[in-house]
Amino acid sequence: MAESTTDARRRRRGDELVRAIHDAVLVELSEVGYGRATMERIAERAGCGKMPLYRRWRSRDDLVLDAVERNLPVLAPPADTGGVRTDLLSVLEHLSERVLAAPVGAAITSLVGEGRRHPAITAAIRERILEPTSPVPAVLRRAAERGEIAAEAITPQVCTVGPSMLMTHTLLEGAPPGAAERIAIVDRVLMPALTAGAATARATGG
Amino acid sequence: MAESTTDARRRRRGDELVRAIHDAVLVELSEVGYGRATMERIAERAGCGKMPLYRRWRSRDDLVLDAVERNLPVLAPPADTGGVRTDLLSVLEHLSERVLAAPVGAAITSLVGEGRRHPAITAAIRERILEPTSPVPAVLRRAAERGEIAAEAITPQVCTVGPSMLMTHTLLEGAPPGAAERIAIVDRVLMPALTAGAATARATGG
DNA sequence: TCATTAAGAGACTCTATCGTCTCTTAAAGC
DNA sequence: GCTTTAAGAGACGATAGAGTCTCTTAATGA
Repeated sequence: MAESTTDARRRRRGDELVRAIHDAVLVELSEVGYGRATMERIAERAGCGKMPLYRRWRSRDDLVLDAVERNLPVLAPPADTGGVRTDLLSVLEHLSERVLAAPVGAAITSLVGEGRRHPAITAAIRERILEPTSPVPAVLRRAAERGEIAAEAITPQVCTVGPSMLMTHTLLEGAPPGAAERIAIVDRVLMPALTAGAATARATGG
Repeated sequence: MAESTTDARRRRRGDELVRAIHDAVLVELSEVGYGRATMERIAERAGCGKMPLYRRWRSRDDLVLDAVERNLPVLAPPADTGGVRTDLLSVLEHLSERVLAAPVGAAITSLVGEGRRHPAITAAIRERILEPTSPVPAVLRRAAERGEIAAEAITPQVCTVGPSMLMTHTLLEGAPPGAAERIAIVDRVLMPALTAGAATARATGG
């Protein structure tokens, strides 16, 4: 592209350049998908040559994995809002608007179908968004300590169902769910599952 | 792969050839993903030249879409097992073992991240697996007619949560959930959501 | 200030795939 | 059996991207 103005020949290094490359990877992933992402376009998008890429990463896979991992936010347990319902809404809002709606979210939706070919990528998504280290079990444990729900109500299914529905909605509708949909998920699915412990035990047959 | 019968230079036409090509597309999708699928390899896998492909489909996208649509099973409402719980288990079993675990399921998981680039593909998946035309609302309506659940308990969230969890499990774990996991989904998530209508109404403030 | 490092740019060779085209000959229809 | 259609095979030039390499020079640090 045309070397535009005065500081057009500014030359970045180190972390600044790495961040620009990571950002370029996320954009490339969301625009053309994992399968079609190329080193050449990533370099062009980052405004650098191909050498800085090959110097730092052995392959496209390494680069993509690194870019996604560095951009996956670590989800700290959210502020205690005083009740499990509002805690859960807060978690789902954060996941929808700060993760899935962010550039890294578009990248994730492009990568999530590559599981069988690139287990490391989906492992990172799984461990950092859906696994027990996620914020959902954290707010549920807090609620159990308060006596708001029964500790036995905290099952893997209840922990994953929220993020799962956000992910599916994002994949199939093209965007994460809005506030109304998140409220419906909490009130019609999560809260019943958390408060129907006794009935569930009966249905399961003990 | 050597064609089955003695005559290796057997030459297929029409529907038989189309089916072989469609099958090759599904295998190609599951092995290299949508972005990397090529006409050349599809032709090779189908054991034919490239001309039959270009003669029938304008582009790779047309071919892929056609192959997926023709292989997406139409999900008829399952046999009435007499109770909503077993009906739901039957539906989830069918989705897991006849759809997601089949070749078309591997193709679907490879395509589901292409939503923003190829809306027609995810639209087909959405409409034929997750939408209200799916078997879940059918068994729920049947249960409501029997008086087993309240009609108001049939919400979009309750209808989609089952398939959503199957899909997420398949994407992140590499295979659809087994029987134990499906039972847990029904007993810990679906049944509570269906039987906690009154509590839900209170929580929603409606 | 000066030496060292590595960025920006892009040339280069290879390979994969594209979409078109041709040739021969099975398969299907009359 | 003869004609028509299209399948199997693969050649073809064009293009895109891979990964390596070179050249110049901006940024950095002693």
